[in-house]
Amino acid sequence: MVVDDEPSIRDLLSASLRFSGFEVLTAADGQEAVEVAERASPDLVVLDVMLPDLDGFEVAKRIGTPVLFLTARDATEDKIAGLRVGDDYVTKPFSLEEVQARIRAVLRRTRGEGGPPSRLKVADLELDEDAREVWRGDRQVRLSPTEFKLLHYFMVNAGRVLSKAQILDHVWNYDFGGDAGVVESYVSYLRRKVDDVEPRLIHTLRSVGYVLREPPPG
Amino acid sequence: MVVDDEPSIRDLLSASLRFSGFEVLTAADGQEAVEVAERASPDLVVLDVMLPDLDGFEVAKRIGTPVLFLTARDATEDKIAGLRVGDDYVTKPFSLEEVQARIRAVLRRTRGEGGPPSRLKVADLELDEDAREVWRGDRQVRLSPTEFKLLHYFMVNAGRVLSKAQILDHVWNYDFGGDAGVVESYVSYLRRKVDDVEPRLIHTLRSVGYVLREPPPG
DNA sequence: GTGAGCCTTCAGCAAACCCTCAGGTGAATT
DNA sequence: AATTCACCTGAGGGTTTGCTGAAGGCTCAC
Repeated sequence: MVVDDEPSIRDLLSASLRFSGFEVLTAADGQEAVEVAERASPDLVVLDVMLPDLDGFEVAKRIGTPVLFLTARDATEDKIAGLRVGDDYVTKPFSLEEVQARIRAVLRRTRGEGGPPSRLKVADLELDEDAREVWRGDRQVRLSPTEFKLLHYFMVNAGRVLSKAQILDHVWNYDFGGDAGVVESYVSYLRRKVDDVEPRLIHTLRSVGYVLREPPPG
Repeated sequence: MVVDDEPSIRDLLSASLRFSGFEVLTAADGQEAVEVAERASPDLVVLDVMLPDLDGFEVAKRIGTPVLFLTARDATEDKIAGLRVGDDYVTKPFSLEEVQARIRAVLRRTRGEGGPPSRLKVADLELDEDAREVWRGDRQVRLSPTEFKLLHYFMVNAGRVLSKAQILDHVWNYDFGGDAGVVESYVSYLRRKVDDVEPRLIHTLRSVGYVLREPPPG
């Protein structure tokens, strides 16, 4: 369930999550959130801390499910001390990659350890979401946060062609005002760090986008 | 079983303990505590001394299981003289680390010596929970209480990435109002005391958190 | 009371990171 | 072949993040 009073945020999140295969309910304020949660008992709630009526933490207390909080970046740290074990938070403005990663992490912790392995693999390129480790062959590679998010997005969508606009929408914060040039820069960084050996995995499709995939033999 | 009349404390403790793999029952007052204990006979009771109806010690007398008392910091010492052999106590406000450590200690004493060894080890770094001793290689290291709790939390979660907020929630008292800067300070202290030789075990993941682990070959 | 150890805050510094820009390269088009 | 366009990448500046030394206040033992 997604709870936020700004319709744009609500739509952004629910559309993104539905596309990824989640079933999504929404609520615009604390009152509605509590009602919907009682009726439908969702597995997880994405919850804005600043709501028009109730405080986000108050809502969290009333509904029994795990919560991913959305907070302003300048919120004092001690506010976040209201987190219960198992909950997590993301600061606004966020990127969709960020939110989905946190959601999956919370669900994995909640549903016992029986979740899917948090390890993505394409050819000899491996990425461990929990440990935040990346390997190319038998050498470990250090990535900055943005590099990591970008590679993660590539690997989740391995084999699919991704436009620069698409990448911008998912990997960068939703309020990022710059142009797609930054994507080119980061693809360049990634190539140097993880794609400097054969077989090349990141391919450019001129005036279309990029795709991460193992090249066919031949 | 967790017994406290404040729902926030009850939730904090029960969620934290469930997350660590315990089965948890709760009660909000002495009456309920005695009833639940008779029905379910828990292995241990975490019991607030100040309850609305019965005195905590009275409850302890009626139920036959070991008890970890929660007391106010300014409780007079003679109150605590009411402890039976095998019981223990923690003062409010506590840290989750503190409570879990005491719980495990009580259970270990209760269930005979057949418990798991109270010695954590990562590479050549060793920590003895009972003796409160820490060794790096063959030299012993003296740690302050907070340093010890922090290192203990790191070692219990070795290999797992821990955010500063997470560390704050577990190692510091639940009412701590400060910001995450104090975590940086203590990590710095720990590094100087126990991580000043190769291989480095405490690693910074910029804008993500810290992780204690043996670095991979490569 | 006094001192030692401990906890926390803070500020200055250093490193890492993010983004922009511009020149260069190569592919597609005319 | 010349032109155009998309893309690549090195360089650089501004910002963020983290580390650490220093200092103040607190508690506790003596």
